[in-house]
Amino acid sequence: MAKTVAERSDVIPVLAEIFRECGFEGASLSIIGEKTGLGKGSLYHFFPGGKEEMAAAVLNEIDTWFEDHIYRPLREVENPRAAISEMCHAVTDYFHSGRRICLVGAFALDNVRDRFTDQIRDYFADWNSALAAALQTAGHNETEASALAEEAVISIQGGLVLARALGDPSLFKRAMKKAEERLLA
Amino acid sequence: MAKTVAERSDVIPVLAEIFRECGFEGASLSIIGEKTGLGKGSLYHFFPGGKEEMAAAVLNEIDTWFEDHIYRPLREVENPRAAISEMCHAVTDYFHSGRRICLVGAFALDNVRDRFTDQIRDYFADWNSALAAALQTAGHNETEASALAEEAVISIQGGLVLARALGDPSLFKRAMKKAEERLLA
DNA sequence: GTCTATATGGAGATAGAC
DNA sequence: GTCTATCTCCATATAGAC
Repeated sequence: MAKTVAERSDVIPVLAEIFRECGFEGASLSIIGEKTGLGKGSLYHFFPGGKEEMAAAVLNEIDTWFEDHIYRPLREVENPRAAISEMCHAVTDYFHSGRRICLVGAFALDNVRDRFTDQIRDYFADWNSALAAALQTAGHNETEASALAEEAVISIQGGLVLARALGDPSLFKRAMKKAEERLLA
Repeated sequence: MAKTVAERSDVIPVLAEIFRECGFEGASLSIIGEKTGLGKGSLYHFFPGGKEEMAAAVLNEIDTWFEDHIYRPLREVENPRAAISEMCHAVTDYFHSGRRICLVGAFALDNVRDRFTDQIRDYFADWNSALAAALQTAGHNETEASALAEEAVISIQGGLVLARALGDPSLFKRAMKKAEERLLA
């Protein structure tokens, strides 16, 4: 982070990594200051609402990224099977093959859940419904499609939990491969 | 909690619920004092190591419970299919049909992970291996057995994440049912 | 927009009377 | 074994100079 002049938009990805590594409570302003290279003055200039606003901004950025790279392609596609396959690879990359956790999932299990209920719920609801839409386009009926979509998102989240817990990223890759197989079966 | 005399052993389940609800950092000593009915003096009498010792004791108690109610029955059984089915129902009950989260999973995604790495890893490793043992006894080869076991534990954890995130416990029940089907297929 | 200095609160933890 | 009083520290947040 350059000491000279910063923009809000390039602070957010740094914040995202800090929250992923340290959690919401663990991400103290001094750590944030250190890793962004910004003093408290600048941080409160960009985020007058403090840490809560920082986390909300991060969740928003995540939502935008998933909307652009995951959800929309699933909804708007001519070839849904290719889109599903693309999703699996994009997700594997996004989570660094299991070395990076899902911040939204982590927040869901944390007590900060109550402060971000809507953003957390929407993230998973949108993922489920976009994937179900692609599966319906691919020929499944509504019931099958939503069951399959739910299962896949469950496997992704569970895979991230176990990969982190066991210190074994390869577990996440196996989970993604299996999820892809089931979605395309 | 009776104000009169407490025992360490009956404080621990209360602590477990507090950590589940509030997370490690969110569980302040004042909240703990309030919900256990004990002053800091008593708490430090039972847990000289403070919050860290409290959490370690909780993780130990969880480990013992799973060893007794889940892992051992899976390993020692004549009828592995019945044991697997029992596991699914015990797990559903334990997590209150999806209304209760898994503290170990939550810790795995939190920054406290680093303080409890071993206990977290063992919890999932033991679960995987006990379930895989039952599956081998039931006739699967080693590779299949460990893949199926891993998948099931993944679904349980993912199911808990999504159920909490979406505020929909029924999602967890569906995930458990599906996991059971796969294990017994 | 950035910094430093500071206010204020609550955290974890300890001491010692009962 | 329990309590209350107290200590220290670091958290978030603010103020105001540059």
